[in-house]
Amino acid sequence: MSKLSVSGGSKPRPTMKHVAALAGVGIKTVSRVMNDEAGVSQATKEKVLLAAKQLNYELDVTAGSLRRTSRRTNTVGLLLPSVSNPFSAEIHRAMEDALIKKGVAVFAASLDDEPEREEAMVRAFLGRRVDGMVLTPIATNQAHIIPDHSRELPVVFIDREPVGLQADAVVADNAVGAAKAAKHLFDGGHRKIAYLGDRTDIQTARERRRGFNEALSELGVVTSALPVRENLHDVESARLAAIEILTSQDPPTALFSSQNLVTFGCMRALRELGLNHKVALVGFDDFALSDMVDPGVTVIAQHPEKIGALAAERLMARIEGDSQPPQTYVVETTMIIRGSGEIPPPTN
Amino acid sequence: MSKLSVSGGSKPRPTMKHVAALAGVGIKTVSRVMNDEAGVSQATKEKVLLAAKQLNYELDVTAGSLRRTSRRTNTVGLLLPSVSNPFSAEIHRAMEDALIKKGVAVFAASLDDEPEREEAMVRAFLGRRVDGMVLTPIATNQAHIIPDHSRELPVVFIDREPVGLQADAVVADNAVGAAKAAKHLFDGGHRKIAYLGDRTDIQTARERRRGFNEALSELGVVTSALPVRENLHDVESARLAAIEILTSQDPPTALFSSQNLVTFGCMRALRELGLNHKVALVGFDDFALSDMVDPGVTVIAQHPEKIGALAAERLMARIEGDSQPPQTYVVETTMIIRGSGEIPPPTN
DNA sequence: TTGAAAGCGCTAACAA
DNA sequence: TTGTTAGCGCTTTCAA
Repeated sequence: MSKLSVSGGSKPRPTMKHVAALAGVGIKTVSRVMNDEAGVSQATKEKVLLAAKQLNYELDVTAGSLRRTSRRTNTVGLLLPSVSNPFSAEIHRAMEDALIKKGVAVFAASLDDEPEREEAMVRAFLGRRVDGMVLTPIATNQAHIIPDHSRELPVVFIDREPVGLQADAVVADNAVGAAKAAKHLFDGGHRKIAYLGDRTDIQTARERRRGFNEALSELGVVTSALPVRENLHDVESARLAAIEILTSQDPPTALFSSQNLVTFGCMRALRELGLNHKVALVGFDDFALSDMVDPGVTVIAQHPEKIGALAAERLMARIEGDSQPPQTYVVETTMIIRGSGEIPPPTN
Repeated sequence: MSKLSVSGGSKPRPTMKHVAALAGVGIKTVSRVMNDEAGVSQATKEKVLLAAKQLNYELDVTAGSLRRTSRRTNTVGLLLPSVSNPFSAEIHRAMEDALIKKGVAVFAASLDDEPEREEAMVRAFLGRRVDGMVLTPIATNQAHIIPDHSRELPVVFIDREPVGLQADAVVADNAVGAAKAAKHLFDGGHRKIAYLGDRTDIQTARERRRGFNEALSELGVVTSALPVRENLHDVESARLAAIEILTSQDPPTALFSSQNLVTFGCMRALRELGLNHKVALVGFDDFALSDMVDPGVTVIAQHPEKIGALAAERLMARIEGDSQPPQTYVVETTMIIRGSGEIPPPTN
């Protein structure tokens, strides 16, 4: 069995009472020692520590938080589009690295862009008494997902800014990054650049589109004449959209894709049509092996490790009492040149 | 502030007492309703539900588990090499999907192959009273990481089998998969096949090596004469090892890499040396864009989504009292042919 | 420096 | 069907 001990033979899990009895001290003394409180003599402390070790005692964090004034459980919740999305996974990892030092554990959950799931998971976290939450908002308005009585609960939003709620947020410079991409393609001689974007109800996607449009407008391009396909949310829909655009009359000489999966779809479409060395491509979001495909894909890289670390830092500050006005922190993007974005337009 | 309400204005978080008072019933009745226990009249139930909704009441799972006989917290722990590794992330995702239906939350943590961290995280989970754990073992012996008194705690191991502990495990057919790869290369005409492997203290890595060797021996290849490089744990070390092997006198005509990152290193080495269309490559583990590189990479695919789902199922069965003897469940691997594994040896 | 008693939010046991 | 009391493991308060 996975339960190792044979029936009946197992000792109950030790409590402070057991440790206190073995050490010959009061229970409160054990509590002081286990929580590193001052006011315990060295000798007593050692006795208690020894007893605890002998019994293999483990402090019950949740029971303690019940009576503790601060109610802290040293646990935080993390809500992501999907834990298996590489971008999200990097953020998760960065938060973990930042929080483990403080003895804080991270609960992560996937939302799959389902607003009901968002609310349900927030409730699940609240019911487990997390000290705070980091979340990627999905619902168009976040005011209702945090119950009134939990408004004291520190929350930091990532990737997208919250709506209907004042709170810290850590986001990438989406508009700026998209503008960089647009300008890069323009500077390379492209005038007809297609935009392939994610769902328009996602703020991030809208920002990227705005940055793209504004940059080209400023450069004198009539953006209303450019091919635009939005609401692409996976590889396949992006691939089909790209094929349609590329096989239309008067096709674009370059593509800009606003997101990882959309970039993958564009790459597949270009490859299928034999255009991967003829039509330029710049994607938002870096990805593994982006330099190993043919040609290497020029991207606007976000820095999930920075976003995660900053979110963790802000969340801990809030949990520890920081009460400055909420702020949005912007993490810069970087353009990485690899070849696909430097393909010139045809010269005829 | 992220704490929305202005100083002092916020109501305390409601408890069962508040709900009971508002509904005009006893606290135990509220408990019954919130836990869907039988024995409450429809009318009373509705009153309570209404009051709970008005107060935005959320059951405190952790406080409840304190007194509950089963002590369940509806929370499980998941220990992975790294939450940001795509293989791990898929497992995490699959477990989440399987458990969310049962109202069970998943805590995930990264271990980074540090045995001390493994033990620390197990303790962190125990201290938060998880109902069970799924873990990828790192330490060479797991007997000590689960304290005696917690032997009742259901544990399911994934990816690697435990040592010094009897427990359920869910693993890939590592030896069989590696054997498939070896035979595939042999059938393609290769006789000198290099093996590039992960750390030999990882059981999985040893199994793959064993399968590889046994398959070739059976086919009459003198495996002791083959180039072998082990203890490769990241892209860079694998790349250097591959370069060394490929530039040696009498280099191999094919490579087998035992893991994702090692495969990436091999791909880079082959590309750098201009050998990507000349030397065959089969990798263990599938990865994104494996078909978009040149040539597409033939792999032995594991199925993390199956491993995660099965681990979740076994863990829940144990938590719910299943006490059959512990068992190791093997999830089959699949060979996916994409080109790199089908390059023939030079014909001179 | 130490410990006894009360109580955190909840469920078990039992009584009404 | 409903409510009362005790107590889960811990921290707080306060007295010794």
